[in-house]
Amino acid sequence: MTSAETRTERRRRMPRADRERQMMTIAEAVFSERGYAATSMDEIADRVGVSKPMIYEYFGSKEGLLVACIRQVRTELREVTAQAVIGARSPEEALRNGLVSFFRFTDDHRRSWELLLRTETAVVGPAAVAEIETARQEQIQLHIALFSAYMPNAEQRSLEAAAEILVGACERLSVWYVRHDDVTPEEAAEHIMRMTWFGLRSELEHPDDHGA
Amino acid sequence: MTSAETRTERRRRMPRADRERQMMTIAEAVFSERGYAATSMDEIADRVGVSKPMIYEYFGSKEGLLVACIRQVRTELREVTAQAVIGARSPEEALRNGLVSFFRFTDDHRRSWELLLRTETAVVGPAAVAEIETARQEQIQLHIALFSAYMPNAEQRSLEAAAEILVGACERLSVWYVRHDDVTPEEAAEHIMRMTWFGLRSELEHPDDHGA
DNA sequence: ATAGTAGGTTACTTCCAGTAGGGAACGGTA
DNA sequence: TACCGTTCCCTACTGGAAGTAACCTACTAT
Repeated sequence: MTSAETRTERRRRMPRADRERQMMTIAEAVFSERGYAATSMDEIADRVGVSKPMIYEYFGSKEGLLVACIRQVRTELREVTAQAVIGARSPEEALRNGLVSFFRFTDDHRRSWELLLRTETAVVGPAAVAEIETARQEQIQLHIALFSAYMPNAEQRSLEAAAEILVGACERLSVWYVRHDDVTPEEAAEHIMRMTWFGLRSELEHPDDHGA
Repeated sequence: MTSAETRTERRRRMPRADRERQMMTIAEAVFSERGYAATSMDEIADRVGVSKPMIYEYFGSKEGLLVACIRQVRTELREVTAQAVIGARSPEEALRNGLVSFFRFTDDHRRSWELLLRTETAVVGPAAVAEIETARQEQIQLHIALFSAYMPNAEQRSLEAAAEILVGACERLSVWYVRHDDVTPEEAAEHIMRMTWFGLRSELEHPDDHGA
């Protein structure tokens, strides 16, 4: 088992597209488990079973790799939420459907979602920040489209502010949500609805006004 | 001007407390202008006019320096907002006062605030993340205390969720806010009030119900 | 004047992102 | 089958920045 070993253990060549997917999967896992800063490219290369320059060949830089991971999550999230709101019969229903699908998404893709949540802006450089900001903007645009369909008289600025608030609320509640295993996506969505749709005022005035 | 130079240009010794403040001030500026990751300790040392080991002597690590900066902002913010809500005569007033003071704070300490906003979690390591999370928790506790005073029958979990939502909303709206120079703190606070106090529903039903 | 301490420095080590400069397997063509 | 270009892949390096060891110097109190 001297030379046979090296020959049989030889790592297989792989088409670029496959290798890229594999790299992204592993990178996502390692980044979100150990943290971006604490992860070295050598480690990812090791786990992939390939040498470091390959990753640079395909993704250009460490940040490039991160951006690719984020972009994938972002795209999925956009499609899921956009799907969820179509066909709703009222603004309330549209909002609730969107929220439920959002929290379901964070459940189903917990690891990817944490990567996105935890990958904020200071350390990574402009590209990754921009990528996350794009994810938010996509959600914001979705909300604005939603709101303006039902509130055609509202000022543009108010719509923007409302959308930003909603996105911030979701982002933050999702952090709380992943810490509470016994909360369902529907319940999480309901918390947001109570606050942003019915308003805190209604809690004081008639604590059981809204459904469930 | 051979030896005279080195003698007269000699940098002054400074008591530790003063030097620490100076280092933090400069670090805060450099971090927030160039970004944490892109800033080298040598550069900060240069600007301070001191050698790198001094910073390590006082703050232990690059992250330690960052944490010190964040902690200061956090403390100020806590005091400002806590002050703002005392003496309010209704929950609505308390909430609005807190919000206005928050947005005023982001105006007055724009650079520090951006550092805190932009210093999220991926790259920096656990200590800095914890520090920022503490800042959020302080605001969350303040909100919970506020809510529970007026809504004694609500479930603890709902209070928590409401507080998280509010903090997320503020955090996100502050990003939007710093991009819009012509928005006042009062207007920003009002956007949050509309959403979280009156609720979106009220915008649809009677678009001009609430004040201004 | 002098010993002790607080404030300060130079010159290093280590670690990691990123790169130069190849090599080997595969597909097509003759 | 032998050739050739392309795609996939490697070893071995460079450079820069975090962090440290070891030493120095100005001030302070007695």
